[in-house]
Amino acid sequence: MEKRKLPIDCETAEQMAWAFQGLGDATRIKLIAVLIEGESNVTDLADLVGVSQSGVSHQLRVLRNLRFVSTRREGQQIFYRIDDEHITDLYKLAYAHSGHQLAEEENV
Amino acid sequence: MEKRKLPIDCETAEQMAWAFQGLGDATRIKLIAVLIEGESNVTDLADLVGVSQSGVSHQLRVLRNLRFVSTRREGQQIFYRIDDEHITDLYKLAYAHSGHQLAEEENV
DNA sequence: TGCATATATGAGCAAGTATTCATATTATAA
DNA sequence: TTATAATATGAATACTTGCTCATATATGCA
Repeated sequence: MEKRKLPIDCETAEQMAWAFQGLGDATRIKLIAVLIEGESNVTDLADLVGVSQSGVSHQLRVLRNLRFVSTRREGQQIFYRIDDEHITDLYKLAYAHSGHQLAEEENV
Repeated sequence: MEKRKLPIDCETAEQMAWAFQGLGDATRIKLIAVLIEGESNVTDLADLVGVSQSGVSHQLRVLRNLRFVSTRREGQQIFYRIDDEHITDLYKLAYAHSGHQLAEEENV
């Protein structure tokens, strides 16, 4: 009986868990969905995803801290944009898997 | 000025968030990492990921409820295996991307 | 039957999360 | 300066989560 070994180290597992957790909220998924189509300011994001300005700002901070998004100031407005194409990849893969075909199909 | 529309519906956003949340814990990531290499019983999983039998069992229930894994009984043991190749895809994509800028959380 | 092994479950809890409200900060304009 | 708009932050709250301990359920064997 050979002994199996954990095929991932703890640190990597935690990093991956953080990334997935960052995507693990419907409001943040919506924010990312909007931002994948192009940058947007906070007020527009709040309108689009349907939560308060404060709520969106808090969630954007989460995405910022995870470096999923970055910002640019233009006058009084702050424009957010995706800053990690890995996140776009994960989003698109999950979106494709949720019954929305974007990618090539597979045979099951 | 054209009005942007939320490019995802709420239900899909919630579904995706659930899936990501299911992957949003280091213990569950480790369980999936093991199971991707092949089925395993609960005791072995507990040993490998380093939490108590009870803790693993609780987490396996989470994965079961999400239909990420399924089970097979063999005598007194229950063998778990991945039952959703989409999860394998997401795991592998994130794993391939890890080691990058998955930044610390909570900085300012 | 009785006992050991394997797994699941429930309670309890410490810690974390998402939201809103109120307020602070920053920039622009009058 | 004062007022207004856009964004960020802190506190409070209700809710969730992951873990351990103790126990329950299920299987196998003497």
